[in-house]
Amino acid sequence: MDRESKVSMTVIRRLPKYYRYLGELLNKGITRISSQELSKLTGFTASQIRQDLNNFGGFGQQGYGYNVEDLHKELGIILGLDKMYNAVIAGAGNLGQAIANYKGFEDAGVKVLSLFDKNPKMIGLKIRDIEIRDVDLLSQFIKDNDVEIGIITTPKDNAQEVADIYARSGIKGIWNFAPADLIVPDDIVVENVHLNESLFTLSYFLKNHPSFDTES
Amino acid sequence: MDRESKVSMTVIRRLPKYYRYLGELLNKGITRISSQELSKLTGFTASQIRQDLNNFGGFGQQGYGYNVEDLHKELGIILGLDKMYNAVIAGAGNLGQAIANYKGFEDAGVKVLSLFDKNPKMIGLKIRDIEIRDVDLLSQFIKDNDVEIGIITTPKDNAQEVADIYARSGIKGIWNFAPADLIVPDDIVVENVHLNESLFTLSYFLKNHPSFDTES
DNA sequence: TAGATTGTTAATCGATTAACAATC
DNA sequence: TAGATTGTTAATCGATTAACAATC
Repeated sequence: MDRESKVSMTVIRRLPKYYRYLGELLNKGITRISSQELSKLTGFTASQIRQDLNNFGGFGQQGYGYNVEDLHKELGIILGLDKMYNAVIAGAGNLGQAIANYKGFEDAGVKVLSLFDKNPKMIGLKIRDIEIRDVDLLSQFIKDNDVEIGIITTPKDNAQEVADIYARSGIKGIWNFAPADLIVPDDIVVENVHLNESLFTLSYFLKNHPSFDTES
Repeated sequence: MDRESKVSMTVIRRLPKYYRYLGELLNKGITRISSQELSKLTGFTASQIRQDLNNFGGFGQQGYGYNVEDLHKELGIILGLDKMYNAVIAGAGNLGQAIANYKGFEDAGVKVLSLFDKNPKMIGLKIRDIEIRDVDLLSQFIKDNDVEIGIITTPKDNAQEVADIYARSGIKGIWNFAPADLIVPDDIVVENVHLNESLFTLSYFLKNHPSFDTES
């Protein structure tokens, strides 16, 4: 049997934005919304929104629109926010510590169990209540604690090395903040946050100052 | 006269990757490269690479390929990395501090002059040699110091407020890390780093584990 | 010169927008 | 019922890939 009809990457990257705005509407106590109203909020066209959502099912109702609470919940399930994931962070420098403190993990059902570093001065320290351990213990820790997400906040030159450890230890997904393109087996998902590329893009638009926004 | 023939966003977002690999080749002492070899490195097709580069000029030579050093330099100029920009950071929490320490600023010619926060406990502290000042001084500081880039690492609820201050004070570009879509005048460039959207996307692919990579 | 590889045009593919019948 | 708005098909647009003449 075929893998569920593949949804394109461009569609998937719009889902979190729908989810965010639906959450805000929910907080405001708004119960229903049309694709046209959602279009005004998100900046995507109403047609696009209806197309996007219909990749996953008919969540709306003719003449009515979408129920905010239901759609929010459905999108949460689609995005996998109903599942719990254990995570570790390799690289306990500034960025690693900031990520360890990142509040967004709660919304995503991700729990950071430990940081890892190779600097002896850092080992044993705690970020909030998350301990920094020796990177030599990383592989065993992953196996012992059902860790599925590996975060990389090391310098660029150590990123591939860490990715290899992650791959060998059974990690399923990597959230990579190092400015490198990791080589990993096909069954491991890599999500990159390339700050350098983002900053360079900003620089480009500053130099070539346009009259339009870069959007996300 | 018309603004220089508009290059699409998708092309522009590939430029930093070209730039990065060319920098690496340069470090290795490699002097020439063909679109085909660059294709192997970047994962983009050779055809796409030639198309992309030709938006900005004919940098190559038939039968030879591209001169690594020249192309690297040209892309640096296109990306505006030859210019210097002053920047400030609003929000001196973990993320703000991590960003203040971010090494990538050097490559982009960006200098962070100060952090700003409204927490009295933080004001006066220094991150490396960068002082944290009261956010009440933000607007005047921008005007006094030719600040062109405003970085936002505040909580979501303060982001728009900071963006408004930036807009009023003459900021040209905003690097936004808050999970919000900012409303700013047309002549201000906004580059978003939405960590929540990135994490949700990773979550999606973990749940719907595919056999392909998310790439950047 | 012969071989290689660009720059560029044409063909294909995919994503967005428009339109409207179905239906709540 | 009449009005609104979806779900979905068709039309358009833009981006990617293929092809090849130009030329180093």
